[in-house]
Amino acid sequence: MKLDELYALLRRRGFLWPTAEIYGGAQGLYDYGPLGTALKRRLEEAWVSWFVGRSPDYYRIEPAEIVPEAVVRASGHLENFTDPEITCDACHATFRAETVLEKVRPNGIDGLAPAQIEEVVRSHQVRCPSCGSTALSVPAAFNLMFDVPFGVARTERAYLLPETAQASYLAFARMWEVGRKALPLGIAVVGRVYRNEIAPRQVLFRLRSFTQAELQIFFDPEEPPGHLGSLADEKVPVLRAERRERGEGSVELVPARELVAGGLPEFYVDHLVHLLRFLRDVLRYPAERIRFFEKSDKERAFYNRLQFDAEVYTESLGGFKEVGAVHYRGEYDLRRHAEGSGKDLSVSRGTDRRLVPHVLELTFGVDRNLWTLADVLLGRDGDRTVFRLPAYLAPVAVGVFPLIAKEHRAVAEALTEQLLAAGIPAEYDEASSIGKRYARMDEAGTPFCVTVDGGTVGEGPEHGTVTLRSRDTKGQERVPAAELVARLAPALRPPRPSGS
RNA sequence: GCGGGCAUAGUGUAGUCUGGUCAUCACAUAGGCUUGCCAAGCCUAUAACCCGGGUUCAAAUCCCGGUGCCCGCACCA
Repeated sequence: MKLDELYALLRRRGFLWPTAEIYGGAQGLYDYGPLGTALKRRLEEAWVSWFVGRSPDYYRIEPAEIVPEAVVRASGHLENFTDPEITCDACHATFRAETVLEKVRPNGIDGLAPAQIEEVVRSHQVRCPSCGSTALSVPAAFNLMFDVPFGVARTERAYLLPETAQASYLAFARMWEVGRKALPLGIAVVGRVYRNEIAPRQVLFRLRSFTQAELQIFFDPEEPPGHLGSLADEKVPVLRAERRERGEGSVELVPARELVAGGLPEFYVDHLVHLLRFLRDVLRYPAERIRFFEKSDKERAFYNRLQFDAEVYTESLGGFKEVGAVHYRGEYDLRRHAEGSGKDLSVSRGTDRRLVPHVLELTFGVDRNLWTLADVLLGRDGDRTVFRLPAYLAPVAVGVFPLIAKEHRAVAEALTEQLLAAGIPAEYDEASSIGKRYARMDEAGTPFCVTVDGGTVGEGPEHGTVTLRSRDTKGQERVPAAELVARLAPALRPPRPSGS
């Protein structure tokens, strides 16, 4: 579907709508309605189950959404707010761009975009003032944080959290104790973050307040987490940076073992495959719509040693869009916060080693994936509109209908109560024709519909049975009502990782 | 942030150029009759000119400002 059509459908059905809609809306802010809220919760649960559930040493925390200025100063978010920086990829030193470029641009660099500053650096063969290397890069200028006057007198400066990852870095020291000093240590956050985006657009794809699900895995590079094992033959759809630079833009399906043989660390490939399986097998994006886009040295943030963005092809947004990523961030973040806080964030390993743990970051945009799921799984099938969500993601698991309202209402309502009591999200509907009720449920993504009819309430052989209708096949079968819970429950649990 | 386009019931729309009936039609939603397993039919009802100012006897229509959405550029730390 086109963007406008998909958005109208999601609005009409109460998945989401603009914040402060009656006042004309607010750029980059959307509210989730009943169906959207439920879908988002299930998406988050599925992510937690798949990623945090992978190891007993992975923990989920819930941080505050406001951080003191010192935090964003140490993380590098604040400095970039005002002055573009130049960083040296060789010695990791950081300088103000204006200072480094003083000689070649005596008039300053005001108004230049980071990419243009980088062009100046390259064309003048500028060298690192510290080590003399020409491997300089210019991180994009950051000006997107919401600042918050803090304290009763409003004299302290604080910021709305711009990325959940920072909260995990802040929690590392405490979690090192809580997790009883084990590496790898995983710290996951599913939470709201805030960025004052210059041009919010495309509904859920660039928001000013959105939800990230991120898992930071702190590990000892000598004992990295993850072994391919049985997943070594899994074919990964990759778009390698090197091939792109040669002008070959097509996706290759490369077995995981070959990516390792080609030089990528095994633990990194392991997590790429794990993410691939989540997108393909848990969220059910068609395999051909998924690709991993490798960012080159120049494209990725300087602190990332490796970066593959997970992208999914969307029709409404006209191409592959980033929905998640795997970043190997090295020790950059803990080192910065150790410097900023004055706390030693290195840990001891064995009897005579200390190290600052490295970080593997798995990121997942919850809102973006909600949109992408709708884009990919919500569509027309003949004259009906069907949202083919996996059952465990569906906002409503079962629609319960009386075939004839006044005759079957009581039994159908009682059945709805039984399902709800068993923890199955059920919704009763007696309005309009049976076909229209099925259609409404198809649109909402409800995988199952149960209809109470004359057979159910009669004394014949069908007594106590109902029809169970499948959203995807439209097929029906008669099932004893008493068996519904046992029948449906397994399909409603999100998959957990296995076999890796 | 710059440039372009757009804004009419819940949804999609007609009307705007050329100001002048009660703002068109379909679907939707609610109630009733009928039917009784895939958006059926009939009757009734609900419901809109994005916001603010201006011009005019009269503004959905013309002008100004704002807000929002889409597209391109830039940005995406």
